[in-house]
Amino acid sequence: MTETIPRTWRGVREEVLRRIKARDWPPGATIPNEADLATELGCARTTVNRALRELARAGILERRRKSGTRVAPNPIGRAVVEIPILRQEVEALGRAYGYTLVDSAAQTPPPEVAQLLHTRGPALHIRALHSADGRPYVAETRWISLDAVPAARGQDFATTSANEWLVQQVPYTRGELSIGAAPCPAPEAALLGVATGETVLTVDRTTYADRRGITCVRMRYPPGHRITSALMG
Amino acid sequence: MTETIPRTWRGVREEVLRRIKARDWPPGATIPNEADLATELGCARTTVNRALRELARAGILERRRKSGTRVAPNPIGRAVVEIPILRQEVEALGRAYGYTLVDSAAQTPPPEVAQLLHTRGPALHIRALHSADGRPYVAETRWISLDAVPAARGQDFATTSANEWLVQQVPYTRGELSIGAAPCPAPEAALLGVATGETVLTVDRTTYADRRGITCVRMRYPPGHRITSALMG
DNA sequence: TAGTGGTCTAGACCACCAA
DNA sequence: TGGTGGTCTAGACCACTAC
Repeated sequence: MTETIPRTWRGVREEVLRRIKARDWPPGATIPNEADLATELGCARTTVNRALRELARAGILERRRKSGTRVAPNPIGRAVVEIPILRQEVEALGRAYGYTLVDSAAQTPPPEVAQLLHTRGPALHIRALHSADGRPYVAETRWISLDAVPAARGQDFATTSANEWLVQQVPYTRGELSIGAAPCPAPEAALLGVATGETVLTVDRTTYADRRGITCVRMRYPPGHRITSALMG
Repeated sequence: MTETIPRTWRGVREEVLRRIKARDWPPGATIPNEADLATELGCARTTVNRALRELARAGILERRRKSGTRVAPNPIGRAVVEIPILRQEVEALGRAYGYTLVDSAAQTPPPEVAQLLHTRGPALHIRALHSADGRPYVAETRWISLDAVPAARGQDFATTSANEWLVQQVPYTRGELSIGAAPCPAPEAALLGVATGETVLTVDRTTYADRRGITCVRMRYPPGHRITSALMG
C-alpha cells in the first residue's frame, strides 16, 4: 500500500504535514534534508524546497543552513490582521464614510513620540475623527515626522485624511502594531461620545521607511468595535 | 545610466517596488508579463516569477492567469499577530507561569456557542486563570466540542491547560479571531482582580478542523496588557 | 483558443554556519 | 571546512480564463 504522493510542492507539503501530525516527526525533530526527501518522494529538490519553504513561513518548520530543518518545537498560531485605508474599511461595510479634521499643528513632539520617530525635530500633530453613517467610527491621534515627510507641512488634511494621504505618498517598509484597552483622554472621548477616562479599544501603529520613522498614530474605537481576522493553523 | 539590478528575485522585487513607488506603474495598472520582464531585466522567468509571487502575497500585486499582473488598487497593510501557547508566551517574557483550573463541566452550550461550533451536542465548558509571576495574566473561558474532540471528556485540565493540550492533540486547519474591549462579567472579573463590568481587552478565537468546530475561547486580559505585532508594508 | 501565470526538472553555484 | 539550505537557469508542460 505504497500511497502515491502527487509530485507537486503541495503534495510534498501535505505529506510532510501528515508525518508531523502522525508524530513520525515529532516537534523538535530534525527531518531529512532536501536532497534525501526529493529522492524518497521521487521529485526534484526544487519542489521539496518550495514545500518546506512554505511550511517554514507558516511556522510549522524551522530551517537553518548546515543544521537542517526541524519541526517547530512550539506550534504557533498566526493571525493576519488587515489594515486598509479607513475610508475603504467603512465603505466595505456598506456605510457612509465621514472624516473631520479636528486640529493640525507643527509641534515638538513629546519625548516618547520623538523616540519612536527617531527625530528631535518638529512633527505634525493631527487629531481627526472618522465616522460611519454619521456615527463615530474611530478617533485618530497622529504624529508625522516632518524630517521624514517634509511635504506633510503643506498638505491640507481637512479633506483627505492623513491616513489616506500617507499610504498613497509615503510607502513604509516596516512597522509595529500594538493593541490594548486604555482610558480615553478628554479630547478623544468627546469625539467618540464616551465618558472621559472610559476604557476603549486602542490601536497604536508606528511605521518606518527604512530606519526613518514616518508616523505614529493612536486609534481609539468606541465601545462595541471589534477587530477581526482569519486564523492560520 | 542604465542602473544594474541584481539578477536575484530580491533584486527584481526591489526594482518592481521602485517602479510602483515612482508611479511608473500606478495602482491598478497592469505590468508587463513575466517573460517580458525577465528579458528586460536579464534574468530567468523563474526569478521574476518568484519576485512577483512574493509581492502578490504581500498584497502589493494582484495576479491572474491570462489577464496578467496588476498593481493592487488599494494598498493594504497587514500585521501578523502570533498566538503562541500561553505558557510559552509568559515564559518568553522571563516570568514564572502559573495555571489554575477554575471549573470544568460538560454542558449544553448556549445557542451562540453551539452555532460557532456547528454542533447541537454537549460541550466541555472550562474556566481557567493563567498567571505570570503570580499575578493574573489572562482569564480563559472556553468551550470544547465533545463531538469533534471526544477525548477531551476524559482529559484532566487541572495540570495541563486546554490551550496547550488542544494545540498538541488537535491541529486546526482554520479559525477566526476577534479583538475588542468589553465589560468583564463577575467570575472572570474576580479572577483578574478587576471590578465586575470593568472594560477589559477581550480576544475571541474559534478554531476548526476542516468544517468541524473544535473550540471557541474568550481570553480577557487585565488592564495594561497589549498585543503587539510586526507590520508589513 | 490563445495568452498568462503556475509549476516541475536537472543541474549548478553560492552563502551560511556548526563542528 | 563540509553539509545544508538558498537561489539561478533554461526549458518544458500545464491550468486557468478572458476573449
